[in-house]
Amino acid sequence: MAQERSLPSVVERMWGREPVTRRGPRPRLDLAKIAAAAIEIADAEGLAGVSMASVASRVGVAATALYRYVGSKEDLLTVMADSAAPLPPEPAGMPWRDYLALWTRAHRDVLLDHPWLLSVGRLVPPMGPRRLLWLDRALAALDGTGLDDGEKINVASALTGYALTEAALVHSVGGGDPQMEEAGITGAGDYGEVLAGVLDPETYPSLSAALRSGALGGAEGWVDDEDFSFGLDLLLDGVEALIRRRGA
Amino acid sequence: MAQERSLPSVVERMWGREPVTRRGPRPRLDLAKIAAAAIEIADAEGLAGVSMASVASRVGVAATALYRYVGSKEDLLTVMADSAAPLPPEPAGMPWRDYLALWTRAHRDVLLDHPWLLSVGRLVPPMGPRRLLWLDRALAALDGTGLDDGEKINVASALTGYALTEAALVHSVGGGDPQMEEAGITGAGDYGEVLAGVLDPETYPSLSAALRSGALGGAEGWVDDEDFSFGLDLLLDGVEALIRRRGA
DNA sequence: TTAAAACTATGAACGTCATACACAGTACGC
DNA sequence: GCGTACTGTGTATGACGTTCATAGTTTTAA
Repeated sequence: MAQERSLPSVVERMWGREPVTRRGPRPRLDLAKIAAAAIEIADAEGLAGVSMASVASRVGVAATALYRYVGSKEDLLTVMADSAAPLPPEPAGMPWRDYLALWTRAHRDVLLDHPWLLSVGRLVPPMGPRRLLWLDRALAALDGTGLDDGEKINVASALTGYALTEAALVHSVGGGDPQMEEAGITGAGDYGEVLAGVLDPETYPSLSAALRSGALGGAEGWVDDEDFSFGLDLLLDGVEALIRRRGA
Repeated sequence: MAQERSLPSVVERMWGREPVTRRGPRPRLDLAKIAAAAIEIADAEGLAGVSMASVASRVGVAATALYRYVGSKEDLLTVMADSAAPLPPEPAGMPWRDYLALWTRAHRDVLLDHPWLLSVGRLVPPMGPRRLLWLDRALAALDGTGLDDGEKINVASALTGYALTEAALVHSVGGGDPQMEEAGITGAGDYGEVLAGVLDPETYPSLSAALRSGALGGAEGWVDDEDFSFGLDLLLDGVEALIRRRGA
């Protein structure tokens, strides 16, 4: 009864719960090798290039051999989503605000390094060792602030969401998105320009005004670093206000 | 040269730029009908149930007929992602903070009503008429606050990200996620319990502590409404501080 | 030492799917 | 009415995920 609930079986493997019996031929692979190969392909060709066959051939086995390690392609994506994350930045005694800023930026950068992560659903909730390590570090940074654990988790959650949206924005509008490139949109400026051509100012009054004012129009568009910091500070200001309220 | 950049061609159609020639048989379909059918299927069976064949049969044509309206299945998903959004809530003269809270909540609810949206990449940047209407309303709510257009957009962006993460969390951990259900995880409590069983407290000190304290453990887990409001207020507090700084 | 048992990788086969293409039918413009 | 342009159909194809029986390999037990 306590054992009724468990981790999804692939996830168990990610935590080192590999099968115990040591009989028969030694496995030539392990999850890590498979994930690494899949990630390399995804980085190079996008998620579309990741097929059971392509991954298998990269690690030098037949396609069907992978099913000894993952139950399905969905499983493979789950594993990829966790192992694509590098180690989180080191706290090194920073104040919580500095660290969380660094953390969120690094989080976004991971997503930009592996844009296909944006199309893989399995990002929240984190279940694998890597992403949970990230979560742990964010919580640790908030130790001693007077926030309770639930609040800390909520803060981390909000920051994660922010990193995700910003990354998606930068990626699609900043180049690399196939559908956007088909249309010749290679920057926030293009995006705003194109949009301005379609929008009816009557039904979209505020948005049209924003476009006219060039808020998405120049080199400093929706997507540059200043804007990222801006939104991030927004969030951190909120956190800071909360901490003050808690009277740390 | 001004025309070199355009909207992705399906998106053009979403904006009513249907072809002009009126010769040959009258089309029996239009994008809206196709999208509606696809969305019904996705709501009922998930994204996996959406195939060109299944959508086509639901609208009563052969599979290949759809290619008169969308260039590819990717295109179909793009259309779905926009037309699944209902009209945004009406401002009705609310203060900006009340409206944005309502807006963000409604945003999250859309994602919970159509969980498959979480797996469709094409959410940001918004390109279709529906999602841009949502954006417009958020910007409108911030009129008169002294924020400039770029700042307004950043605020909307952060709120969108928050809605997205929260929805993903509620959905996967709160039921409906196939991989989670396979493992018997049907609530935040289960999630925390299962996690606690795998985590090594040495490498995940803060997270383990949070789990022990039951921050994800009870009926009031990661995912309930109180937590949503909490994170939302965090963000809105940040916005409010900014507005004060701007001296509205 | 040998035989059974447990496990691994393989190759062929199947069903599903997205998509391309040639064709047949239909409405409008002259 | 005739050509033209467009719509929907049927067939075909190639890629892909996945299943299964099989052959090969290592360990355990006799």
